[in-house]
Amino acid sequence: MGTMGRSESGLKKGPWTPEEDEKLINYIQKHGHGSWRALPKLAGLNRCGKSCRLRWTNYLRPDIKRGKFSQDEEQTILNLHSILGNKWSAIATHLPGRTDNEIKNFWNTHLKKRLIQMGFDPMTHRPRTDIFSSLPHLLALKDLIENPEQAIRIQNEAARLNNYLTYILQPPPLPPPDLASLTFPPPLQESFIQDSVAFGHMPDLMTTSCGRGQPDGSWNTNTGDASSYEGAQTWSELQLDDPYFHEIA
DNA sequence: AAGAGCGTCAACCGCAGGCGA
DNA sequence: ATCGCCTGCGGTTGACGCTCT
Repeated sequence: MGTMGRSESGLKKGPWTPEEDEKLINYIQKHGHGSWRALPKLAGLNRCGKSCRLRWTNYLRPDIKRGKFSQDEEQTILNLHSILGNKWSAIATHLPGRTDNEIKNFWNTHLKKRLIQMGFDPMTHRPRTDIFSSLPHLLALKDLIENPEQAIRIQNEAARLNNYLTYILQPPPLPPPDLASLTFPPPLQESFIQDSVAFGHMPDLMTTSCGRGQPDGSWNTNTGDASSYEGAQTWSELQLDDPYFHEIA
């Protein structure tokens, strides 16, 4: 198209320049944003009000926290997503300095992928049980079976998968939270968000995130003793962060 | 060295809801 | 009741940078 970043109305689109940012910041610092629709003209910007609002709320606002999400923040997002679903703005109200857009991006590019790798349905936060989602795991297992040198590993894996399947076939330790009794706002108690037993069925990224656990990337010390997995009730006990789960995903 | 493929994230689009006239 | 305006939200896109081959 020949509009080169301009809309039908001649307004600029696309990435913001430092000069535009400066104009927007200066204007809002002096006058507040007021009507977003009126702002661009008043601030001398050739943008639509919507673009200005987005730029301000997602990037220029002084209280924005930038940089990597902490483990606590990750866990909070995961917990809240399990009750709220894709209500990014609601989730953002519990993460000071984070925007809904940032959280949404972080979810889509990191957390969702990680849950899928771990065999969870990212929408329900429960283990996936459909055959197609298990196919990669099954194919990987077939590979292992065809390789006699890995017999011991297979034996261990069988025990792991047995536990995994046992878990899948069990009801969660606690029923899902009673959504009707949860009102938003007022905000949830932070301790509830991060520690509540209501999230007991969910993976704990504090203990299952990539690269944590065995610092040398080796198998868990339980490796080789299949019986040690018997009776595993929680995700952290199941060691779904084992390199193998990433390997076969 | 180069280009294909992939991941990330800022920004856009369309829609829904709130509100005043 | 309904119309139009405005804002906020969630899904999606596309540019850019990095990695892999």
